[in-house]
Amino acid sequence: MARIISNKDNNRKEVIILAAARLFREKGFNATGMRDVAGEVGVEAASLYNHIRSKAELLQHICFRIAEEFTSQLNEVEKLHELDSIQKLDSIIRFHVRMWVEKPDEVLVANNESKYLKDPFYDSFQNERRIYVRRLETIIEEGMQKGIIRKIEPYVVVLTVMSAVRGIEFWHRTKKNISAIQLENDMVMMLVDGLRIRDLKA
Amino acid sequence: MARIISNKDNNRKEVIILAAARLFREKGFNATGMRDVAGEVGVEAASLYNHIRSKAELLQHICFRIAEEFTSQLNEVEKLHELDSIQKLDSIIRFHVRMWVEKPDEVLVANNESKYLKDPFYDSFQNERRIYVRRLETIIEEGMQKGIIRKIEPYVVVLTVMSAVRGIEFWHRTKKNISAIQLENDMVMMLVDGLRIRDLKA
DNA sequence: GTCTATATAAGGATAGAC
DNA sequence: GTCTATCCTTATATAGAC
Repeated sequence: MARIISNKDNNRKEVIILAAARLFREKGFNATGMRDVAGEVGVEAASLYNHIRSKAELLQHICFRIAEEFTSQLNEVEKLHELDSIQKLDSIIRFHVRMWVEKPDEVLVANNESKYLKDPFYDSFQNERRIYVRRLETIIEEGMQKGIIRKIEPYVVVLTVMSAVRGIEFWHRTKKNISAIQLENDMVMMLVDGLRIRDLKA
Repeated sequence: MARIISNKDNNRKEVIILAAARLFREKGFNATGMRDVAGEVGVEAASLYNHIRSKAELLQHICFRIAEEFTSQLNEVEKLHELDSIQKLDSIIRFHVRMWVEKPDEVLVANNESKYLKDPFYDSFQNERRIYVRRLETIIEEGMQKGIIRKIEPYVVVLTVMSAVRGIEFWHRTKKNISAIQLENDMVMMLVDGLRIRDLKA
């Protein structure tokens, strides 16, 4: 008989995870104390342990949930056989940009703090990342074979794309007069157009 | 009368700073203990304090030395009036790539761990970065005015370029069969060619 | 300049009352 | 489920002998 988990339980845990994400992003995993997290939630540190097992578990939740979102989206894009490689890459870059724009805390923690994941989790996370990179490389390779992407090392393309969007971290901080849409379009333009094989005319 | 500082003194301090950079990169600033640094150098933790004042001072040295290298190089590039904006940007990207390739420990610490700089130093470092970004933006703006760079938000270009090269962190870890030269050329190709105004023929 | 020993502080996690 | 009190470990930094 499956236990019915109350909404209250889940909400409480969710609130804690998001508070942790915010603080881990701001101060880093190691510099964030459970007392900090508790303060953000509005309870004492000891009370957190009724909802989560440890500080390490908070980091695990943040990292693997984000990883799952990226993987799911890639699954969807790969199914769209009507798109060519450039269009797929376009779509993937836009998804990355949106994730960085909409969930900066969690995405940044998954990028910068995942190295503090404990024993089996760190390897597992790194492995998921490696597989994700491989799948993106495959899309680039297909584009090269079909003659719509210029000769370039696929691994370098993937690294460049995945890192370039990390710049959005700074866009968030400087409340510049640049909209999320413009940010997305300019980044895609820059990253995708450098890959196209040049038309011989027009 | 100026005190003559022996080579031995300087070497010792330099060894400590580089050991710290390696560990700060690998484990992060907060997760690295002075015992770790001492172990790397081959002494006891207490002995470090004959050469440096504090752990915080180690981080300051690493961050500001790297900042200085980037600023100096930009000074040089700005003096080269025979280069157009694209050529200047090309040269700057290549410098960034080389810094990431040749001094990954220090550059990565300056990027990822500088947030742990203490009171006046954090603001000072952030300010140097802001000025650096502004100067790069100016180069992009000039290129747009002269009609060799397409219409795009200069700030987005600078963010993208400065973040894209951070991918080299992963290139270092995966001992891939990609040379530093190819990495550099492919990154420049991708990042610069997305900015050019398209030729009407060939 | 390097060592051993230690002061002092902070952080993760638990015990047990309510 | 939340609180107060506290255990235990770890970490930066200092004191003082050699």
